Amino acid sequence: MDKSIRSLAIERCCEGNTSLTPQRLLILDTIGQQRKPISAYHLKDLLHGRGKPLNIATIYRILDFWCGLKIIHRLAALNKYVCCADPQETHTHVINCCQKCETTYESCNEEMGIDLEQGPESLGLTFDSDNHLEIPVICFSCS
Amino acid sequence: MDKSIRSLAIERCCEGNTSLTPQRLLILDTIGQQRKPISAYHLKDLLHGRGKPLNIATIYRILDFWCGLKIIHRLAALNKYVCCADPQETHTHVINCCQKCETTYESCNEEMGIDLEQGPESLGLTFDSDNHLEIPVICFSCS
DNA sequence: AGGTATATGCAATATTATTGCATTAATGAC
DNA sequence: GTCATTAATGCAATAATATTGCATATACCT
Repeated sequence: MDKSIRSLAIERCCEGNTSLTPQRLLILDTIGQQRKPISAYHLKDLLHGRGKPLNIATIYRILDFWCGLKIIHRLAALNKYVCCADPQETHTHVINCCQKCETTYESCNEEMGIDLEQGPESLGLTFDSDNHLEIPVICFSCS
Repeated sequence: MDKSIRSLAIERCCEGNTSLTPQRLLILDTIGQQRKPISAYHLKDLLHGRGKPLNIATIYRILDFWCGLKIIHRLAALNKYVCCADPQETHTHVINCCQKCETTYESCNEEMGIDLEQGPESLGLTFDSDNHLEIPVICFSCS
């Protein structure tokens, strides 16, 4: 896994006065090794196979923990989890998810030229910047 | 429920040579009566309470059926279902979902000034137009 | 070291969704 | 109309995803 996300994870833990426990690091590293988003139960099986059997409740709690720190993302469309590609990005994280192979390509609204302020505003709504945006795409390999 | 969506639903059934059965209409009408997206099991309870006990497998099949015809939408972020606000819209359906009250406000990419072609394209991706877009918002009543 | 807060384990359970097969209803040919 | 075929629904079991309460263990602070 990218060294920077690991150190950033550590930083965020310190800032929040929360612990960077072995299990939390294990989950983070394991997700980081994946090439695609992974489900909580698949993660459980994977860890079990590696001799690190974590309880499913613990796994969900740790997934929530990293999601709260914006170190990983939970993809609603898949019920799966993936590392944030750029945790230091301050714009809205945009996760393009291939509908065929489930590979994700993360960017941000600004880079993608997507205006998330005006659109909702014209309807009397406010974009909720606590969240990321998921866009269904077909990737180059699959098209 | 809006009369137009009902008649459009009938049209789409005819076009696809599929049946507009009493149960399918019942589900459609019931979802149409809701002010917010509803879950499959909540729908089941609701119908049971009204003396129309449908089996959960049937409910899921019918939900899939209407989703396939783009008469209703399945919201990934909520695991709930809502009627399409404008089944005749040919652009990408955009569902703004309030993160506090779950009320949805449907529009389309064009009306909202959201370019879904160029952004993904700049990353070598293609927007998958079979899908809708879900945008997390805070609505006027909740902000 | 001891006390407090936090994290994890465990078991049970809730929620969401799917599958195979039996039965019933709709459709088309005659 | 009746029969044959196809499509839809019911039913039961089960899979997949997620949460909760409480007990135990670990981390952190003094």
